Formats: sequence, structure tokens, C-alpha cells
Amino acid sequence: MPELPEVETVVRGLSAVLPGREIVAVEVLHKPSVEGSPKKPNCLRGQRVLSVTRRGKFIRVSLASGLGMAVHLRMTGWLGVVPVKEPNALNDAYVRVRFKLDGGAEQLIFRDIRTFGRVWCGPVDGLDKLKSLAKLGPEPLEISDDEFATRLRSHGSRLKALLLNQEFIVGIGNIYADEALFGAALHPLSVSSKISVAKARELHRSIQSVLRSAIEAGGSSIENFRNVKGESGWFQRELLAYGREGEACSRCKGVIQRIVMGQRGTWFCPRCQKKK
DNA sequence: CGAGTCCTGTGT
DNA sequence: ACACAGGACTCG
Repeated sequence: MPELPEVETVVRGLSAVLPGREIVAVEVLHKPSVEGSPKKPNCLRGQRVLSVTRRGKFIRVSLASGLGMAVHLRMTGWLGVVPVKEPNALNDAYVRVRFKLDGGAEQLIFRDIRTFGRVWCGPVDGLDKLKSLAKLGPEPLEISDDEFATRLRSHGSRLKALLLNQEFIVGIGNIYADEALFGAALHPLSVSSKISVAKARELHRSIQSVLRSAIEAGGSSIENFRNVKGESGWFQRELLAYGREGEACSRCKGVIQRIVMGQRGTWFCPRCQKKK
């Protein structure tokens, strides 16, 4: 579920509370949620958190002694800090891993309804070599319009498929792909090699604009997404295409249409997003 | 490329 | 009962 803005929201939230804290105990409640070497994240016990960073949709927690963990929330994962004693709506049967923190009053929990999410534990440099993490493409908020345009036009894929491909560019998922294409008035099925340089640059600006606005809004909470305190984001109210089938286009007299591509719902305005 | 897979929940 | 859900891998 979470894309770059949601993951960034989680990383910022954790960065405010985790660095300096020590993990005093790790409890794995659902074994498949944890991967990597060593498979038992008990190696993280007694380690102080140095930093929490984001790479694409991965969250990396660096600990003292060169150890750390990488977390991918996939569709329904959640990382947050909750009290050990008081009841909390997000501290329920879907908690897959618990990290008790020093002081004994709080714990970091990894909650995941559908169990697609993963936690990898081990040496930090080993985590960076994780197959999917090592192959990631550039960060959309860091590369230039020109660099993006060149990369885009060198592929012959449909635009939406390319935006969802984490080796092409990281962090964009189903919501922000549709929103970015809508913003640049590009058809999701247009072939990337046929896009003009000017239009490709415009798409990159649209991507950056929607990602930045969504980060400002604390992400989009359609169903499950919550920040580390359990609060919703509000960017779902700003969405112009995603999930708006049958509604009036906000730019022209068209009506938002839903199609399926690559098993994913895809929303766009067939009137102002013409195929190239 | 598309289709199937991993899961559990929600809405029609 | 069936479609669908912020992801990503593997298979033809």
C-alpha cells in the first residue's frame, strides 16, 4: 500500500523518536515476515539506533556495530511506536514483529494484515546487497528532468508500467503513477519512446509535484495507511484520477475512466490524456 | 507483455 | 460468491 510519500512519512516519524534508543528484545510472531541473515533478528538486541532512512519504498534502520534492518511494507505493513501497557488499536493480532525499546514503556511494532511485508536483519552493507534493494533505480526527487527524460525515452514500455518499475525509478506505485500521468496529461498506455523530450520533462515535474504535495499531506490513507503515531494522511482527498471512475475530470469536460492494466486498476481521463 | 502467486479483509 | 486492494516476484 505505501508508496514513496507514505514511506517517507513513516521514516520521518521514526527519525524523530528512534535514534538513540536501544532495542532490548525482539519477538517474532510470524516467522515468514522476517528474512535475511541471520534469520533471527535477536542479533539486534542491545543495539542502539543510529538512523532511519528511506531508499525507494524500503525503510532502513541503522544500528551501532554495523548491524541494521531493512523493512518493506508492501501492501498493508505498518511500523510504529506504541506503549507496552496501554491498549492500542494497532497493537493487535496482526502484529508480526515486536521490538522492545529501552525504558520498557514503548515498543516498535511491525504490523501487517496481508503478510506481504518483510523485515530483513543483518549487517548494513549486507542489506544494501539485497537483490531488490541493490537493483533500485534513481530517486525521482533527486534526478533532473533531463536525466529522467533521457531514461524514459530510451525504453519502449507503456508509461504506467515504466513508472511502476522500481528499476526504472523508485517509489512510485499505483496511486502516484496515475496522478503523475494525469498531471502531465499523458495516457497510461502511451509508449515511452514516442514521448517528446518536453513532454517527458513535464512528466518528471508532475511526478515531483505530486510526490512533494503528498509528503506534505502525510501521505494518502485510502484504507490502511497510518503514520507512526497511527494517524491518517489526507492526500487521498487531493487525488484527481485514482479511484475517481465516473467522476468529472477536473481539467476538461471528460469523465474519469477505469481500465485494468497488468492486473492493476488504472484511472485516467480519456479526453485530455490522449494516447501517443 | 500477461497471468498467477503470496495473504487477509472489505464491499457488492 | 466474486471482485478488488498503496507491491513485487516468478513463470511462460
